[in-house]
Amino acid sequence: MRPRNGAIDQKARSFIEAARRDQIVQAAVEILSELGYAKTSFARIAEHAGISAGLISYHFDNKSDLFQQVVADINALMDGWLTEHIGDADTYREALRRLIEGFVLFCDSHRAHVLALGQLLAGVGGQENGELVRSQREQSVGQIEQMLREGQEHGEFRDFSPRFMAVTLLGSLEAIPGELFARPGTDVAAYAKELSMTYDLAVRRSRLRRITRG
Amino acid sequence: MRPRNGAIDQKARSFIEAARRDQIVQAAVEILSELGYAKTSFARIAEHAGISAGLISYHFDNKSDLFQQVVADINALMDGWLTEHIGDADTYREALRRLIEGFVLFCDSHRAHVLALGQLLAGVGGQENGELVRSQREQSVGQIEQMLREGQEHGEFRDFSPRFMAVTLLGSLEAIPGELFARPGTDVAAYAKELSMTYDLAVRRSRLRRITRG
DNA sequence: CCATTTCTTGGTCGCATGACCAAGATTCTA
DNA sequence: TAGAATCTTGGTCATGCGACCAAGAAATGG
Repeated sequence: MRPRNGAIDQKARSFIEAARRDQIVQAAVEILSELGYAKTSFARIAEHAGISAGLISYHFDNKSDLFQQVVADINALMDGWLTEHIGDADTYREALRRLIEGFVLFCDSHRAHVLALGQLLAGVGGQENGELVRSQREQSVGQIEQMLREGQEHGEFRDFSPRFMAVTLLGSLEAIPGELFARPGTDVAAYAKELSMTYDLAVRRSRLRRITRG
Repeated sequence: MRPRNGAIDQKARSFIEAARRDQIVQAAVEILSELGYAKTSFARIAEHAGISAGLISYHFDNKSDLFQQVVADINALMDGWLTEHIGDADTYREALRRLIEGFVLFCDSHRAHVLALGQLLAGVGGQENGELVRSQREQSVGQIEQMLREGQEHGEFRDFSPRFMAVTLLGSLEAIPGELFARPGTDVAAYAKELSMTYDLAVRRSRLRRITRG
């Protein structure tokens, strides 16, 4: 008998099932980050986890189902990390600073996860299940966009398209895993400071030339 | 007999050979941009080009050889476009502005090419031939880094790590193809203006608080 | 105009993959 | 502990892949 793996997990999973799923997802993360999307297969994931390949098919409907779970797990992990890091910032400038620095630190301490996520986001281009993955990305853009818009409404940020700035910032953030992989010795704290400083300069309302007519 | 496809093309290619190679590369670009890296195969490229699949194997040593040619062609195209666009800028600020706006316009008028390039850069993670592809990226980072460093030496830019800023800017640039794909109706000219303005604010030497001690 | 080189096709080969299945091992429950 | 539900294995299957090859078509040039 097959367990109910569908999108709607109406029933609680057994202890063993939950543990196995976590183990498989974790192995998938490591294989994805080490070998890339193209070379990631059930056989390799199973070998790395020390289990049979068929077991993955038992716990997940198909490859797409597994990858969606991987994305969901990593996103949840990152969301928790960032929420905790942003905390109760007094200003939007401060919240943005903490968001950026928190993300850099997350990349540093979860290198395999962010590399795997990047592989999945890039590797599913055009596929039908890519829709769900892409919607996760849209959600990230939307959250940043919302923060920027509120910051503008509170007069902390200058006038720019929040959507544009969110996409631009997210691009800078997504470049970080690759850079840390290419140059493992990078001074992460300094990188975080530089990045938050850079975007602070880019979005803050200038104190000079408050030129408004009328 | 097989043509000499190796990395060193010591001999000139025949007219037919050059035309075929261009046709195959162009078809590969379109398939990559439409279906993504994972679903791109010789069979699909050949079908899209209206030729036999074996013909690709005749003109290219293997898949890796073909993809390297695709990357080289797109890079050459982009290099030419950007060089022309930057032209003879008087200042580094102006050169950076033209680089950014030129890139946005390039993405707009070569959507398939930039999407294909993104698929190749992301899709070869961990592979051995990925080395050559990644070195192309390192070259892009290096060129931007060099421009930023010179701008600093001329006193036009504030103090930051050129390497860091190059990676950050390149990330923002690489986010553009995906955004144009996700929102085809984007006002490209406005996007270009916003992006160049944003990075101008981020890198220029502040006229306020010229705080230097001594 | 014929001989040689270049170009192209269609087919075959071995390989890796994801999905599936039957049967056995393990765990749970009453 | 006995029966039932769950978990796991190892195997088979069809599919799609890149590479390769033999043979013929087309272009080339002396």
